[in-house]
Amino acid sequence: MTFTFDQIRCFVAVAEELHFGRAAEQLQMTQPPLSRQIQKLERAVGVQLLERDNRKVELTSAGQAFLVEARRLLVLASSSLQQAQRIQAGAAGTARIAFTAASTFGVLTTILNVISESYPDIHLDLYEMVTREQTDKLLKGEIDLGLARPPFDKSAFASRLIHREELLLAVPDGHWLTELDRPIHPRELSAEPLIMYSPIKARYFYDLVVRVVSVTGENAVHTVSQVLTMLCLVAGGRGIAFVPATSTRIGISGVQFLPLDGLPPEPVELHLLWLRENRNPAARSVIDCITRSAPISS
Amino acid sequence: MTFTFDQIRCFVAVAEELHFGRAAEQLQMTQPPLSRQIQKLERAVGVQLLERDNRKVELTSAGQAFLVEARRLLVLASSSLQQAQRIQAGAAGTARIAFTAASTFGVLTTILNVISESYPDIHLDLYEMVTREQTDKLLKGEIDLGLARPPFDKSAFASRLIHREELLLAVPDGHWLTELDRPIHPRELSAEPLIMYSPIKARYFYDLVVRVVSVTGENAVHTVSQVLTMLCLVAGGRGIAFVPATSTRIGISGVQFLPLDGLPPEPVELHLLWLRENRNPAARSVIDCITRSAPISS
DNA sequence: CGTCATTACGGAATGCGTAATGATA
DNA sequence: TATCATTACGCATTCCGTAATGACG
Repeated sequence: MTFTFDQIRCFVAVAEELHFGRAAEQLQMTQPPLSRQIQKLERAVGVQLLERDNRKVELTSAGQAFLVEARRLLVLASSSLQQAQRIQAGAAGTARIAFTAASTFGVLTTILNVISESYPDIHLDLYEMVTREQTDKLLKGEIDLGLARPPFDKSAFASRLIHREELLLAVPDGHWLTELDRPIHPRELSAEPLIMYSPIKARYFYDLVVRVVSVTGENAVHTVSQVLTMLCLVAGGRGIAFVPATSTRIGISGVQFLPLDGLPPEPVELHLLWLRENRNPAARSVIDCITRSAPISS
Repeated sequence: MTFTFDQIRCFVAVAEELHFGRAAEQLQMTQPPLSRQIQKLERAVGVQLLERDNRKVELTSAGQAFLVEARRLLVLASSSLQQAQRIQAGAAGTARIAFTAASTFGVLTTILNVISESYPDIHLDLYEMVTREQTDKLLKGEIDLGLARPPFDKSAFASRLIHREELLLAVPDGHWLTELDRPIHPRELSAEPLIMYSPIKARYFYDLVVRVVSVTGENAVHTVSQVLTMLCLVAGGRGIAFVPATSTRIGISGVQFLPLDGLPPEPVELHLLWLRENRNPAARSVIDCITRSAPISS
């Protein structure tokens, strides 16, 4: 046997007033149906909850305990309802966001700050994965948002450019280029040992670099995919490298960053990526929020 | 707007099966009413919980969160019901029991052990008060049970004799009575300094003692109400005293206990006391349980 | 006789099941 | 055409409110 929320509301009212008349008034109903609801509740629970005669109403022991649970049921019911509404409205919930690598840390933390300020009840699940992996998981619905670099299938995904920055040249301390005290043109680097990006795992940077400097088997001394690795190799004197401006934040000692000449301004782009048909309201809120505050200065 | 338990059960079933047909089967109903219940629930919550077309059913973000709460509501409802039943059956709940003083500790702990073994889900609230206070609070319904000594109003209370014990004579170490090596008759004590019970606060023991020995202003050197105080005074050589046998457990050094002669056997009675009209099932269980195991050897 | 919980009864609303509909692959 | 959620409709049940009843001080 089972009881209803109406019965519980009736019981709580009677238990609080200890008077059917006043309880009925509070519930905006008449005594008879209230009386019946209590009877039904008692039959459903199989327990006498209220000891009553024509003069007084009081709770039985079981009634006292049940009152506590009844109140709990009511607040849980109402909070469940509100939570669902907040989630649908995009004011609460969870969005799963992926980011490429350490190089996006600056933007990512900014995003986290902006979101937690505008939507304190939205929780962001973070996943680190490369662009290709992001697009896969987006299509499978395993994540809601991606922070990735071009190229990606513009027809399948909606996107927003949220950050762009300069490409810099990372050289070891004391390198002769540091003494020029002016922007370096890629032409001047043809003889320098270059630490290069993997065309597979870091295709974006790979493309960016080969567009401005001719890479051959001779000058490319290493091929890596992570900016952090790259900086370590530069610091170790293994060569020079093209890195995004935010890399200066990483703080590897023994490396200097030099401006470049003859490149398009701020060529390094970061996009927010999502599936157009994504129905996670929290994700929509995140998109709106980031769009409002874009471009994001890392 | 409000939803019902039926709607919640329907929602949980559909959310688990992600298929209206199978969910309906599991719920022992046909699809159409199930469909309607889900619609009503969504209207009540004001939120789309299930994304469905004619080919697939899946949870929305709000639906996922609501599912968790829905399950919680169901278990809370069923546990509330069970708890109420257990309380009415006397298998769980709280009974408020009063006891007189340190002299009843032995019986009290035995009772606590017996109860917690037979009824692990019954909680006993303990209150220390003298017999008179117990009868007052029993009448006011502020406690359920009393552990007290006669006299009390036998017409107002139901009672059960649960323990009786000898009265002993407490004397300081080295007292000449200890050398007799036989039961002492109260007649032999007429010249001894006697530590006496308060006729107000410890009326039971007072009556018991004056029934066997003549107490005058001369031999009664102190008047106290607690057995513990009495033992301390005896140990300090202030006099001798009549004490219940369980006092030997208290372990005050410097005191010896001697058997008495010419008294009725085990004259010290302890009764369990309750209001006949008490309706606390836990208290009834305690009464039954104690009755079954009485008399209680402390 | 007044108070207050309960039963009696008529009308409205709700919910089920069967049958029909509609949309999709 | 097959599948599966939804709407249409008839019938039983539930529930409210008004009126009557019954118990107690």
